[in-house]
This record gives sequence, C-alpha cells and structure tokens, in this order.
Amino acid sequence: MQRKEFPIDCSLCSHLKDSLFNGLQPEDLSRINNHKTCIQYKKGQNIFYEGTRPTGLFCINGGKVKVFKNNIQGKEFILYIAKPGDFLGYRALLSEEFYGATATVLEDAKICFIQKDNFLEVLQKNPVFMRKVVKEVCKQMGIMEERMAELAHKSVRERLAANLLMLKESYGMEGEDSVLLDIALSREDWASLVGTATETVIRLLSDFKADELISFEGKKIRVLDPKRLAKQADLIVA
Amino acid sequence: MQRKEFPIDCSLCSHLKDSLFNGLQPEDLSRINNHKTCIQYKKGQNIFYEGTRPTGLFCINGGKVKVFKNNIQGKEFILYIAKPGDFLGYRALLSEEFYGATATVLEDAKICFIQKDNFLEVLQKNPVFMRKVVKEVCKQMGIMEERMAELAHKSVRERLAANLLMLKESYGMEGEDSVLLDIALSREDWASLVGTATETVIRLLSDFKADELISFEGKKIRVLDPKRLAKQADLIVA
DNA sequence: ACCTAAACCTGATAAAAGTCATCTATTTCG
DNA sequence: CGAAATAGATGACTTTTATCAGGTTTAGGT
Repeated sequence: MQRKEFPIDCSLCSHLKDSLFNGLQPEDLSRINNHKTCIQYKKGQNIFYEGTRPTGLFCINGGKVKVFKNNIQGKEFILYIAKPGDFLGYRALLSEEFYGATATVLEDAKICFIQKDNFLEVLQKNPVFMRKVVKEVCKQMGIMEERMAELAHKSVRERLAANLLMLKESYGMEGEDSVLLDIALSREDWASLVGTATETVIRLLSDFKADELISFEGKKIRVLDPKRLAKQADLIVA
Repeated sequence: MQRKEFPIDCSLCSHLKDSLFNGLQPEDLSRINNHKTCIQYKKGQNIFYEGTRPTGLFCINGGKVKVFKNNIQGKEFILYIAKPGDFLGYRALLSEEFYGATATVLEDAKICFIQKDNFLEVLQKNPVFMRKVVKEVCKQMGIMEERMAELAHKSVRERLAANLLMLKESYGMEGEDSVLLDIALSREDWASLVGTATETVIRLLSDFKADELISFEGKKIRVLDPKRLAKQADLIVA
C-alpha cells in the first residue's frame, strides 16, 4: 500500500470552481494550499474508516469515492458517491464525532488532505466561507431527507430508476439520443446504493435493459430513455 | 383558526438551557427576544408547508410537532418529532430553499417565530453561535445517515423496535422498572415514522405487547423491557 | 347522551423482495 | 497462459410486508 504523493496548487486546481473553496481569499486559499498533502489512491483503498476520529478534511482532485455504512451483517449502504471538487469527511469533523461511515476509492483517485486546524481556522475567520459551508451542509441534508422518504415508501424498482437518474445528473455524458453514466459500479455497489440485494438489482437492470430504458456498455450504463425511466421512478400510478 | 399570542421572555424561557440560543450574548438574545412572535397552536394545525418559502425560524416553547414529507399517494414519512427547545425550519432557511417538509402540531404547542433577518444577522455576527449551529446541523445529519442505513437494511420489526427505543431517549419518563413514552402518537403516525403500513404497525405493536416488551397506557406506550427490545432492533441474528 | 367520524384491529390474499443454490462469464494474478 | 477468484446471471423457494375488506372501539362535536 504505497502512498504516492503528487504536487498540485489549489489556486490552479481545475476543480476549484466546483469546490466550496471557490471564492476564498487568496491568503486563505494559500494557507490551505501550504498545509495540505495530496496522495494518489488505487481502486479499493480506504480513505477513512467508520468509528475513527477525523483529523482533517479530504478534497477530491480526481477519481471517485464511495462513502458507506456497514450493517452488522457487513452489508453496505452507500450514503454518497463523491467526485472531483467534493469535500469528504467534513460532516464528522464539524460535528466533532467519529466518522459515521467508511470511504473507499471506486476509481483511482487523487485526494488532498487538509489538517483539521488549518481548515477550522480558515472557517472561523471567514464568515462568508462559513456561511457557504452551512448552506452546502443544509442542502445536502435536504437531499438526504428526500432520499430517506424514498427509501421508506418507494419500491426497489422505483428506487433503482431514481438512482439511475440521480447518477445521470452527476456523471452523465451526453451522447446523441442517450446519456452514458461515466461511473463504473458493480452490481453489488448498485445494490448498496439502492438498498436492496444484489440479485434484485441484477434482475431489475435486466428488466430495464429488456424494456430498452438502458443499455450496458462495459461496466457502465447508458440511459436510453430518461423520460420513461422517470415514470418508473416516480410511482406515477395513473 | 385563531392565532392566540402569548407573552414570554427568551431569557426567562425554561427551555433556553436545552436550546441552541443558550450561551448567546445578552444583547443578541434580547434582539431575538424583541423581534419574535409567540403563538399557541392546537393539535392538527400546520406550522409550515412543504414547497413554501421560509420567512424565519420557529422555536418550540411547548408541545410537540412532527415534520414530515408527503409522497405522491399522500403517505407521510416523519423526518423528525420536535419538542420544546428545538428549532424548526432552519434547514431550508440556511440552504435558502423552499421547505422540503410540512410541520404539524401533534400536541398543543407554543411556538415562537423569529424573523429570518434577525436570526441571520445574529448568526453572522456571532461566530461561536454559528459554529454551534453548524455542529448541530452536522450532528443531525449523522443521525439521519444512521436512520437511512436502517431504513435500507432493517426489517419493519427491527425499525419499529429501534424507533421505540429512540423515542424512549427523547420522551422517556422513568418509572420503576419501566419507562413511559410521554408522547401520544396514532398508529398511523407510528407507521409514518417507521416507514410502513398502519396495519403492519398495529400487528407488530400487538406482538411486542404479547411478548411483554411494551404495554399500552391510553395513547401512550410503556417500554417494559428495553434490553429485549434492543435485541429486536439490532438484528442480532445469532 | 348520541351520532358520526376517526382510529384501531383482524383475517385473507397477493405482491414484492430476500435467500439459497448453481452456473457462466470475466478478471486477476502468479 | 492457465488457475483461481470474483462478478454476473438465473431459477426455485420463502419470508416479509402491503393491500383489501371487513369488523369494533374510541373520541369529538352538538
């Protein structure tokens, strides 16, 4: 498990514009920049573990990461899939708790780590940044509330369709007449995301494929008919 | 629908010590105090509606309130049950979105309303208070993540047991050898909380009663055997 | 107190989804 | 390259839970 560092300057980071650090004063950004460590991770490596104490903030520069909880039987439930520009691990950092979930690399990643103190100090002395962080956290919470209600009332089929559309928003690459989800998830990961068994996901994805709602492209999925997929998701009983 | 106001001074409020306003500078607290309106609500009245724009913050002085989302078929899912000292509606206020849920009074309530501007200004000029709010929001988020994973992987029986224990923490009144849940929820509300059908809740509660895990006391539930209930909740397959 | 509506309960049935077993395809790695 | 491990797929079966339909009890309003 080698830790390969790579050099990068926050102010030149191509994901700065998508990040919460966007708009930070140059002096604050350089403070962040000067106190960070950037490491390359391979698929399958863990960034942090549920039950451990956060010591800083992770900022994704490249690759994809899943954040999940394990239940007693070891079944995963995926809370988020993070992409470049996203912060990782700030929830537990700000609530001063242990990590509530584990983060594992889905696709080879470059991730910068900012020491807790540096991040918190920049946060404290910069009310505008603080306000942005609060806004983002509350927005995320709204998304979670939505997802929770779905989990409570929608069928697995509906949830799978909803998740396909959700990933289309974040990872969709527009083709002509269809959208490729630029993220390689195993059937097991799909099951962890939707909250169901792997076999059920396999069956439902085949159904969707048979109905020409999606097609498979290697490990990736192409969304052929978002509208009909939305109908599957929305429980439009009609 | 009469709006009956009642007079109260924040600094003398018996729930101040449980509230996020606790520790606020006297001048800030008095600013909040001077710009609030306190109203009495009857059971069944709504505080705010999903899809509308927040104009301020609600602070519960007495009674209980459920915050829920409605799905397309009109089935409710209860996100929180708020009690005196709790803030209501701050999530949407801080994320600058419309309300994502509806709030309805479960037990006659006294609720203070603080105009958005006043709250936000006190928040902005008071980094310590801001930090407390962030901490609380992130803590809530952790709770939601936990609940979401439960929803994804636990059976209805387990979730009902878990919710009984959860409400025991917030509303439990210790008796000798048992704990009364001091909150009157209808079977339908229990179903909305657990994420299941009303009939299923009825059956499972009867089961739990037959197993002498709980007993009924009017509309309230007495927890007789928290330990065995925890076993029901925890999915200790063994 | 009485009437009505709502809440609560029970049983029968059906649908959804989980589990288990097995088999095939695809990676991975020595 | 070939063996082994992992991922994907499919069928049979079981369990869980929702739904529907019918009851009874309780609560609220006049």
